[in-house]
Amino acid sequence: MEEERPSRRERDKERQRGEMLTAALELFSKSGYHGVSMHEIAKKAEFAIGTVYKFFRGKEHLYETLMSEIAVKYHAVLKDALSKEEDTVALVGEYVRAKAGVFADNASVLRLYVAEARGASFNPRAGLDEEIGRLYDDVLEALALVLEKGVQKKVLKALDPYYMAVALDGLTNTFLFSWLKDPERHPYQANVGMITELFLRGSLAR
Amino acid sequence: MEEERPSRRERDKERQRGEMLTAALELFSKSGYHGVSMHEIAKKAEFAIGTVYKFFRGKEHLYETLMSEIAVKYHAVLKDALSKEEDTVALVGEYVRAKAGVFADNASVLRLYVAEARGASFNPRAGLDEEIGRLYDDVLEALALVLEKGVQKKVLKALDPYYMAVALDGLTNTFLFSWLKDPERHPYQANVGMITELFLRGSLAR
Amino acid sequence: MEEERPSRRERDKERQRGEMLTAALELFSKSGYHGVSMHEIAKKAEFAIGTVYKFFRGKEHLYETLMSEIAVKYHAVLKDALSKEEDTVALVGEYVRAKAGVFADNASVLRLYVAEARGASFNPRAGLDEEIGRLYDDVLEALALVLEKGVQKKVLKALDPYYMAVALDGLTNTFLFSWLKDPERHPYQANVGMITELFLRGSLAR
Amino acid sequence: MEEERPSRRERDKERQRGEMLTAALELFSKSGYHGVSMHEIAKKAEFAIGTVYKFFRGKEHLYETLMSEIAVKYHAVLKDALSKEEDTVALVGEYVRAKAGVFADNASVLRLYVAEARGASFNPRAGLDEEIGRLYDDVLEALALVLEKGVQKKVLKALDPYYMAVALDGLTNTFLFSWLKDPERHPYQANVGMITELFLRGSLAR
DNA sequence: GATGAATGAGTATTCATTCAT
DNA sequence: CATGAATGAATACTCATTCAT
Repeated sequence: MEEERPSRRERDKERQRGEMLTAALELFSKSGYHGVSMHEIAKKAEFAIGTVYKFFRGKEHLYETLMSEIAVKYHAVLKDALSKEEDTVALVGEYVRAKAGVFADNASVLRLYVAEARGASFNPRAGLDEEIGRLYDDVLEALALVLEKGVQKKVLKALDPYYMAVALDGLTNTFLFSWLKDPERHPYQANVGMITELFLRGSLAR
Repeated sequence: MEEERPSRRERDKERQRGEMLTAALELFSKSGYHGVSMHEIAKKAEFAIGTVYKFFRGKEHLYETLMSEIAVKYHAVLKDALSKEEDTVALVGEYVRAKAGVFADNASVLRLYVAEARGASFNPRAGLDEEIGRLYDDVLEALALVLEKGVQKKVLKALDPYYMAVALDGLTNTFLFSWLKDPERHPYQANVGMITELFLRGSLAR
Repeated sequence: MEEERPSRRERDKERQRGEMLTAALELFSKSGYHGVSMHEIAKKAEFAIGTVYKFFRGKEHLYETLMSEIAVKYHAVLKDALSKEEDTVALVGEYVRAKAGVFADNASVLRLYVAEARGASFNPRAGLDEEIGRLYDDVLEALALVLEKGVQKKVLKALDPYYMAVALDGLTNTFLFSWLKDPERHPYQANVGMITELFLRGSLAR
Repeated sequence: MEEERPSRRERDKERQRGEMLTAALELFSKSGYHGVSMHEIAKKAEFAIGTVYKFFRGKEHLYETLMSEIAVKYHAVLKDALSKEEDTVALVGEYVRAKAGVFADNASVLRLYVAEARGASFNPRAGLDEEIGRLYDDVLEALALVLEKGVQKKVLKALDPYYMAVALDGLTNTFLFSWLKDPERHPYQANVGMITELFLRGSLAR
């Protein structure tokens, strides 16, 4: 009972913050960092401009917060997928499916996000790339570890596991973006199938 | 005589246009679309700002022109590589090497370019994506055609050639970006090797 | 008992008001009217911003109140000095010393204050000048009266006493500001000595 | 003939700059630094806001320029007055009259200026004070030099010439401000007379 | 009655674009 | 026909003030 009051305020604040981030996300993913003004964000979130500044130090901070939160969620999901107790091949499947799930859920965001992770960005602030880059690499390394075990178990070829991880990551990005861009031409099932098939077996007959 | 004068003027104009585009390219790839002002471009190109506007309708138009020209060059190189008279596996190698060449030559631009092609952009004008997308797809289809012949010749597995093309493209992008980002950690040879190895043979032992 | 409650509240209120004014004074004299925000004042005084607005109609009002109170104190001291029962020359000394005391005590404020009195200000509200001006003039007139008596007693020359008062006031301001600005170069004793010497005897040899 | 064209442009520019400074001066002296917006200045000067920024780096720079130019003019006049070949008493008269002239011409500015020189200011930028302070002191020292010669010639009492200069400066400021504030009550002649009378002869009868 | 979250008008500054010379 | 001076819309951010709790 006594506990509820502060909790309520906290929750209110959290909800407001969330509404702002949601509005910002929507606008940023449609028009990019420079294509959106703080007034637009405030208006879309239905707050006064000053209120937005109570929650975020500035446009940059708002943007960074957004990207950071997405990165954290994204990587939690993937790390989780990779930490299951399964054999190498199944784990690759888990990874691909988890990533597909993230893509499906966050479609609009991901362009923003991958752009950041890739550095193909207009960097509002350099530091951002780094943090996201670290998280991205962390998943890559977790993936590499999984693949390394596969190599040790002789399930996979004796290739550098980190490179294999990079390759798998690239393949999933490529296919999943294709899927998001044109779901008719690149249906989900076909994509996920292709990724694993190509990654694991390659293209060569034999 | 009569013919020369216009021709000379034409050539002068062309040269000026080129100087502007070169200046713009340099600036855009360093600072991104929004990080560069028309005045900076004019200054770097050593023209008056008004002159720049004689050649390009505006900043957007200048930017689009730039991206478009790059896309055209980029694809010419790749199409050329794919049109050689060689066997499938060698052509895959040609493609990968040609792309690596383009990456090496244009390092700074490519972030801009791939960002555009991928749509991870701040779209100054929607139309741009489309044109570049068409060119990009055109290469992909040429690549798919090469792979299809490989399938017919039973050199490659009976997988959808377009998907294989997408995969190969994704793999090259991924590895070549890694290489550009951190050439020490991801040396060229290792990358090119991995791309073909993984694409053709896959990761599975056996 | 009955009487005490309101009295207590009154006193509480008075204390709070004082704390606000003290905080405001400190901040204003350091950073000037525009360099201080109401939030800063509230924070320094350890009240909620709303509470400050219960006591003062707004920033202007708070500022005016502050200046007004200082002016009242300032003039009380000077009037007091001038009301002593001494001869003219001694009273001039009293005046100079009293003013020096005020300067020493309020150093930081006085820039604010004299700026106001002189009108060299950014007038948050015009009315302020007037009130302070009246108080200032009141002292000047009291001083003039003292000097007038000196004229009558033939201790002073037959010059307009009001002008002499203005002159004395100007001299004290000038010297005391010099002193405040650079106490090493313009030590107190030298200053006070110079003021009386120059005012009373002039510069001319003979 | 050939020389005129650039000269014309130069003059145009100079005129525009002057119009901006004039507008700014008028507004600043009425409402103070913080009471005036760049838009107001632009509007009053009948230029677009951007044009103002072509001439001045920003509000601060505009303000500083203004103050600096005034200070330079002001001091030129006074130094000039003090450099005449006359006897000490006449030079004191020159100084007072020159200063009165400056006050009369620049009435509106001087509040701003003296406020700056005195430090009773809201310092947009600290450096400003210093430059103006230096110029101010320079005049004071020139005046002190004049007075020192008077001392050597035994025309003046053996008091510290710098202090005498400070006193004379203070007296002129005081009286001339009084005059500006209320010319009826403090007519020019009476003021100028009082300054010299009091400064030179003092108040004491005999 | 105190609080401080929310408000939104106001400000300095930038920069794409135009057009008189 | 090139020029670059002039333009002014747009933008991030601040802060005095209000009012629901």
